[in-house]
Amino acid sequence: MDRSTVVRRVVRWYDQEARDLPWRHRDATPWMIMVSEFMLQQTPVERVRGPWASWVERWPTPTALADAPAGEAVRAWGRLGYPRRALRLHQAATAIRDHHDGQVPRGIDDLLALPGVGSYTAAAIASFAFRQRHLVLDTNVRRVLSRVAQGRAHPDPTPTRAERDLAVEFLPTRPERAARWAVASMELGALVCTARSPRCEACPVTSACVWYAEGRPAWDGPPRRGQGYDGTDRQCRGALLAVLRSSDEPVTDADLEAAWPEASQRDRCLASLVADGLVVPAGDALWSLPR
DNA sequence: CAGCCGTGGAG
DNA sequence: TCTCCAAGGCT
Repeated sequence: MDRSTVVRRVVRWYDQEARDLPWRHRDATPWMIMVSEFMLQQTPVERVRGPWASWVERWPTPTALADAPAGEAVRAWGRLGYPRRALRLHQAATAIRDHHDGQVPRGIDDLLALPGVGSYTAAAIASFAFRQRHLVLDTNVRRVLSRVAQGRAHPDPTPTRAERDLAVEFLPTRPERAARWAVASMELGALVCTARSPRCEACPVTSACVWYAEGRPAWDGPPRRGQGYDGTDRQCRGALLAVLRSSDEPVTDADLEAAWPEASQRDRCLASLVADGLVVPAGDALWSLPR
């Protein structure tokens, strides 16, 4: 089975099985799509729905967000995780307001220059919002291709040149078709060709899948790095920032001590939050979200 | 560039 | 319970 057949089958599958996600609606603006892409970085779809709806209602344009205090963006981020994304989204909105006439830029290089926009997110915005032809290589697409074309259960930790070359072979020539393939292959990875328990019986391309043909061999590459969380600085930062988010006024050192008793780690994490711009000093032993 | 950066749900 | 991992980006 050739690549164009794989593309055709996956796109047809998508037309029937795609989830109804608000940022995919016809009236979704590039900004709404951009917000969804920031929130979806390392965060599951079902957890993004609610915050996304609130966010785009409150800040329907990049300028609306840019005109708000950065701390409000951090507060509205809630418990989505990786709150630096909220800050970068605010910074990106500011850049769009100041340098792009308030409109999300169409050019891939302009997109890449925005804070928090890397190769994946730039390609995703250009593809989903502006229907351009780009390689949208997220973890889902990488897994689909590693199985279908390489017979491997998982892709390597970071994309290689060879992997990109392979992915380009699947990318249709016509931009609209390429955009459909991008979203469809991502959806297949999210719903069927999943990391944990793939549903091969529901897959439209098992007959083209090397991994399936070889009996779904287990991952034999380098051990996948676990993350760990308890007691880490990430947990500490999260606990401190949660205190900040829950208060409309500056919080005290005592408030932070209550949230994380261990002093040296608390101090280190508070300093890192300040360095990141997520927290700012607000007077003697007082701390607040940024203005 | 390997390590870091949150959080919560599923198996 | 514990492990895995979810539309990455940055340094």
